[in-house]
Amino acid sequence: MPLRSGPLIVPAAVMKRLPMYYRYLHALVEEGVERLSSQELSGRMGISSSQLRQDLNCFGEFGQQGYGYRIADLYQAMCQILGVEKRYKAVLVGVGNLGKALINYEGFRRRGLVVIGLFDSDENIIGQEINGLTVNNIRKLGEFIKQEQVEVGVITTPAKAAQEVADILAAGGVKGIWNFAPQPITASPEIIVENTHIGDGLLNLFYKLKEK
Amino acid sequence: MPLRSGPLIVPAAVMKRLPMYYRYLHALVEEGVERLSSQELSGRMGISSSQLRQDLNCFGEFGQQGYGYRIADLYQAMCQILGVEKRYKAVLVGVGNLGKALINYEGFRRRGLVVIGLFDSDENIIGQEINGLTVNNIRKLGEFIKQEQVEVGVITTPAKAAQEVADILAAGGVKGIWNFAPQPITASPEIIVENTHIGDGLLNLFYKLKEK
DNA sequence: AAGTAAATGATAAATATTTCTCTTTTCTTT
DNA sequence: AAAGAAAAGAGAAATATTTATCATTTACTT
Repeated sequence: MPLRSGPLIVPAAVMKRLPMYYRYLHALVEEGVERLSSQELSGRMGISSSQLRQDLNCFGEFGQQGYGYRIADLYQAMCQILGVEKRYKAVLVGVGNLGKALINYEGFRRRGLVVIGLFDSDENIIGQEINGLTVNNIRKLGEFIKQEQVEVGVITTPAKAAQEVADILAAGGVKGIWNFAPQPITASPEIIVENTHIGDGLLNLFYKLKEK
Repeated sequence: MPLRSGPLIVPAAVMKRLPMYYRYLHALVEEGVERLSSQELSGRMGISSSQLRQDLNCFGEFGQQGYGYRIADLYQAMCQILGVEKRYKAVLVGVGNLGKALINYEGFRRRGLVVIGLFDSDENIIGQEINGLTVNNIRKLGEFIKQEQVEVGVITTPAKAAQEVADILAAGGVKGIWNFAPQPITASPEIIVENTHIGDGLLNLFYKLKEK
């Protein structure tokens, strides 16, 4: 069950489906499902079996002809593909409700994000303890990142603070930023910025409701 | 500046970009920007000008040759396209941190979602007042939906409760469900289900970090 | 142990999406 | 008022993605 070696050509469309594969495979492993055919597996995900097989073929040969896919093995492979086995040290900035929700989200740690620092600018929030971590004053953020060699910054501040926080994170040397503020963030190109826009899902829902 | 009439053919790829257009246009209106060319506008969004023009052409002619797009008008049109002008009565089930974060999210109401009821099963949370609404016992959910003719249900419960809540929502007659639980939700096909998987963004970030 | 059915992986065909080029319109300047 | 520049819109070409078909391998049954 080898991961294909050499430089992989992974279409953007395939890349976008990888998190879904991860989710479903994780759930199936938890359920204790041992094997599934591409047809059964793809059926649960709402895609075609051709597409699933084609997608997996970008990375290697994970199935057995006449038998199907061993779920545990495929899950393992998917973890490797996504780089989930690595651990990333992270800080979270903006300990409001969304920040707290993310800190408590178990899938967070499972995916390899280890939050080692929480920061906020609100005096009422600084000093609070959440999940064993004390919320620090945002003024200490820059120093903390350098000292602890933090790799990822999560921004859950209000929109207007987001860019300022991003600048501190970038100056501190993080490799990636996961931004939840609606504001688009700019950073030098060697820093990977991933924007998550929670409100977008609602618009998709409305559009489909209107179509009906 | 007419919206094209008759049955529109809107490619899925275009549909997925509409929320982004909405976000950027809203921000530009707030900034007070009056007009932009397709090149300037698309540049900010990180897409090509051809694509922007092609996308808009699915819905009508919104620009002026030799001049560009009037931002306010284009924003208006986008609101119409997305059906954001309509108001939807909604309930939110699961008043944890994520639920609270969404309730306080201003973009929520701006997009047309009017939350009129909050529900939870936790005795410690029931009775709390948030944004002028009192959290009700989840046992009252079914009746409430029917009485108030609720159209949309937002699920922010833990995974294992999600399907049960979805069933109550469906039985009550909602038209759409916005689900944040990692669990995939099943409902009869006439109900639109939109799943938002917050953790997916993190995997995208990791994948890109690994690529570097 | 041999034959049959099941299911992958690969290739090819069909579709969908994006980009490019060109024409036409509109604004702006002289 | 006329000429030139700017920029949308439309159609065509190029690219990417998805689906269908088929050959081959593997497992299971008799």
